[in-house]
Amino acid sequence: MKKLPLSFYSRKDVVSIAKDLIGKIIVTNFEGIITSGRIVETEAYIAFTDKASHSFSGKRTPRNEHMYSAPGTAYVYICYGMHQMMNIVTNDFNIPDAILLRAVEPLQGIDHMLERRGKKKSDKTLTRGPGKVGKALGISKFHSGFSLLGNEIYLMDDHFKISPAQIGESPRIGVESAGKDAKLPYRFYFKGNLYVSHTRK
DNA sequence: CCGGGGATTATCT
DNA sequence: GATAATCCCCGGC
Repeated sequence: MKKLPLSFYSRKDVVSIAKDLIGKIIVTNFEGIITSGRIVETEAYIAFTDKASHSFSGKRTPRNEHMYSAPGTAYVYICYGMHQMMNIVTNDFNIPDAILLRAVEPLQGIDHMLERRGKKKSDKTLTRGPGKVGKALGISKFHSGFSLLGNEIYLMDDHFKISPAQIGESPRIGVESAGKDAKLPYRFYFKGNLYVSHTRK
């Protein structure tokens, strides 16, 4: 069980990294409250050329500033005015590749996740979808720019094994306006897992 | 389970 | 002023 090192995030192929993240663990430790989950769904967003990315054509604003940070940085933005979307920045400084965390399977701190989500019982809706992941893990825009090599948000490898055949791929969700880039197969998921979103597609 | 529609506001034009 | 990498609730089946 060890923290993913900088060398995991600094690779150049964000699509491969998104796939490699399936089965890894994300942990948050905020004010002594530890929650964690196994990553079961991700989406890759490619720097500059990907119309679905906030950094398309080099766009750089206060909102997406942290996409241009070091690999292994969190980029968190607000969607639809209320949902906190957690992304993992990869590649290198000033190359805004990022990976959206779309779903996790709860592991540690389920009681705290339930409280943050305003739910009484744990079921598949606890962490199925990017907004729910952010809320359950207590991640908000405040954490954008945090290093994933630190002790508040980080990823772990517990040597959980997933074979290539257990990883599905599909076009990304909710990016219809990206034209032909909306059809690229940059979404990855753990086949058969209860927490994967949009199982009909 | 499935589809429709409203919620709700930061962000950029 | 329009849009948005979504979620929840409701009704129907």
